[in-house]
Amino acid sequence: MTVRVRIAPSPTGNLHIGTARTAVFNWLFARHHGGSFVIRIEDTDLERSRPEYTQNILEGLSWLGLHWDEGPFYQSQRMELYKQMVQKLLDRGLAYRCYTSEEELNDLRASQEAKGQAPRYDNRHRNLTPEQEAEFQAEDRQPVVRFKIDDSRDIAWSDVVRGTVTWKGSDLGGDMVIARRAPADEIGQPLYNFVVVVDDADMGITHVIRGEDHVANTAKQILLYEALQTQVPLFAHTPLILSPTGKKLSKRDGVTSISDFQAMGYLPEALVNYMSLLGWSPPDATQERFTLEEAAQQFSFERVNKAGAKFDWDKLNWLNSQVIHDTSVARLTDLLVPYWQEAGFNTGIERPWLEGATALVSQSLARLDEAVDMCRYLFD
RNA sequence: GCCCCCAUCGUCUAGAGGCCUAGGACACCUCCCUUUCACGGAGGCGACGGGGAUUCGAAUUCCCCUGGGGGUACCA
Repeated sequence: MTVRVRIAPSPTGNLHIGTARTAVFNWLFARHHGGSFVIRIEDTDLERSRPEYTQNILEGLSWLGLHWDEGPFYQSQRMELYKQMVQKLLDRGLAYRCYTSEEELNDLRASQEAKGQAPRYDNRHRNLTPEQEAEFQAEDRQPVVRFKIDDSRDIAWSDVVRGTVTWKGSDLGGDMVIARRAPADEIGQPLYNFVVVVDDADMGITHVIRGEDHVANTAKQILLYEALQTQVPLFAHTPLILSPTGKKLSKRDGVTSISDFQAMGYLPEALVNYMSLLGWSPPDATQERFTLEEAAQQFSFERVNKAGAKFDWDKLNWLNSQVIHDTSVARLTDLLVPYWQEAGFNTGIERPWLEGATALVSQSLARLDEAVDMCRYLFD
């Protein structure tokens, strides 16, 4: 089997370090097995997706050296395929239109919570008669499309990092919405959990490598693969990168996007090295500095942890300083000039002088941006 | 609340029954090098969450507790 993996970022923000780490693992795994790494932009949520974010994500991945073999594919351009597949499930009776209003859903949820029950859709419209449907339509109600989930089903898969994971169908929250509200004779915008399955199947993805925050989705998606009668891929759920306080890292934790790290003077080699070390270690665990290529040679999920890893600035800074100290004066000067320029220094001087300035501070630098203060007196 | 997962130094981790008086790295401390800062070098501090069970022997296996994380959308 030829390995085919993908990174599927959603352009609702800049390239996040968590997404980048997932990309690193996917890239490492693909390279190790001589497989393909494809990129797919998950922009089905038209309101939240922005082209500038797609740009930022693509640039960030390239800057890190995580080059892809295929794509980027855009889900927004594949809507027809998704709608056809929704129709197919509708035709086969595996999905149906649900006319329950948002108010009714909220009431349901509220009463369940009041009773201390887990919030879930009660499948009330699963078996509507044509007459009932006509009645709802006459009331001008617009339906969503729901995929039937068998409460009595037990779902299990052999996760490449976590081993056997099991899930009860009854813990999935009832029949799931796969297409948004739309007129009854149309099919609304297909949703994430559905399109991701259609795409991974259609693109022949063999290993779905993603963050642990997706495990519950996996159970739902396996049901969808079965309904779509396609091969279920292997799943590898990686541990999450946690904030220093131990929570899932989010934008609220300050610097989390790759472009921010870049602006702060971190080098891609250091960032990528650090991200690999969060949850994975090479066979010789005393080896902590390596390139992407070196890591790819040794990468395997057998050495990926199950527990989340807290982000540690000290270690990143150390790795970054090591990379900087090992960088040639010529390249380092190229990297430093933009910082000096931005600070308003006159960099139009002879190259040897600039390299001299670089050589003077290179061994003291942990981040590129520190060269501004360090060299200020030189340029005066 | 309910469901799932996880659990070794402050942090990232090695460890897959005896090789562990638990190894490495970052951080921290001390010393050396150095006209300063840094780099580099030599040391030091520092962990198997608790309780049972299995075993001649458990950080490593099993159970319970505790703790932590994730999920619970017509977001992805």
